[in-house]
Amino acid sequence: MKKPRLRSNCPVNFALETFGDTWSLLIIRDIVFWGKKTYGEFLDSKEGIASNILSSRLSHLVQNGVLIKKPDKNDKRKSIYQLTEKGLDLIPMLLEMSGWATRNDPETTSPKDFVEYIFANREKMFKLIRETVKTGGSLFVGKDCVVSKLFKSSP
Amino acid sequence: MKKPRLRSNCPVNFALETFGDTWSLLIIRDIVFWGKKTYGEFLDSKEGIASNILSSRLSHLVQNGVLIKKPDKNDKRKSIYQLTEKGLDLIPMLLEMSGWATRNDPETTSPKDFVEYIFANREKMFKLIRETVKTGGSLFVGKDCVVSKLFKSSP
DNA sequence: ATAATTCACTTGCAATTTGCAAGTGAATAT
DNA sequence: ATATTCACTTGCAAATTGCAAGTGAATTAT
Repeated sequence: MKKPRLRSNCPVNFALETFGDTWSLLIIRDIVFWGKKTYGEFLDSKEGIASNILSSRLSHLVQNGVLIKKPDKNDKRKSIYQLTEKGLDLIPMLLEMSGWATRNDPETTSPKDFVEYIFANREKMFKLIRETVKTGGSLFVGKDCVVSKLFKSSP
Repeated sequence: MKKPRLRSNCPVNFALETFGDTWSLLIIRDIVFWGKKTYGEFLDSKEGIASNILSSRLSHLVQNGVLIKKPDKNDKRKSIYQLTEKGLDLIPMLLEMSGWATRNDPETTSPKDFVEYIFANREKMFKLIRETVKTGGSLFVGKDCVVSKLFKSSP
């Protein structure tokens, strides 16, 4: 999916060359929204990415500094993929994209009220989401996910 | 570039199916940043899109309600492509993408200070950019472009 | 201890998509 | 009238994608 030559130094083009294929943003979505971390979890995505394509996209994202790959302490067969700072910086764009689609796709499965809540409290929420993902959490899944933090009452 | 079947109803996937190929966002960038409007102008982009691909991307964007195509009053050979409301709604995402790349691409040609100025005055600037593009202007080019409005002194 | 399973990939190949080069026909300029 | 411009289309080669079937190391089950 990547061109050997650099097409231009335009920022939009740089972004497209880094993650502008059909699958990379879905991988990043799986991390941010669903807390996925391993090859097998990404392979399971609803959209059905092929295993060879997943492999090539993951290594491209690692090579471009969006993801880091670390060995899993508990299972030596696995690796953990996480967003770098550069990758975490993509969250606002990913959320804008999701916001746009949530507003414009009549068939969306996206929780409209929650999305609008996020944008209504943009600064605070974006920060919370970034910190959550940075420490291994996600927007929707897991004990310490953003949704839990917001809506579950404190002990 | 579009798949016949819908891969999922996830908002990120919806966005990717609408404009997630290698060229669509460059077309939208050419409109927002550089005020391009016609087939020939898009064909001229620095990245060198092939004429058949441009043709297919333009019709896909029109079909998906991101662009409208109108006849040029002065030259019947030409058509004018413009962003619809749905297309104008993409500006925040495009700007986040540009911001990310401007901060992360060491070789960027993007004006860093101006980009940061935009984000420092986000609400006001996004509104100004949207209104400017909506009325046929652009960020950088043309008498009434955003840059002129900001930095040229009033008469 | 051995065997079966899981996991993260890789390989081979067919099908789709892309990209180049060369048209085409209508509208405008000379 | 003729040439040129404009927005495409067509034909084909090259690259990319996607499916199905491996592969080998690590883990689990027996």
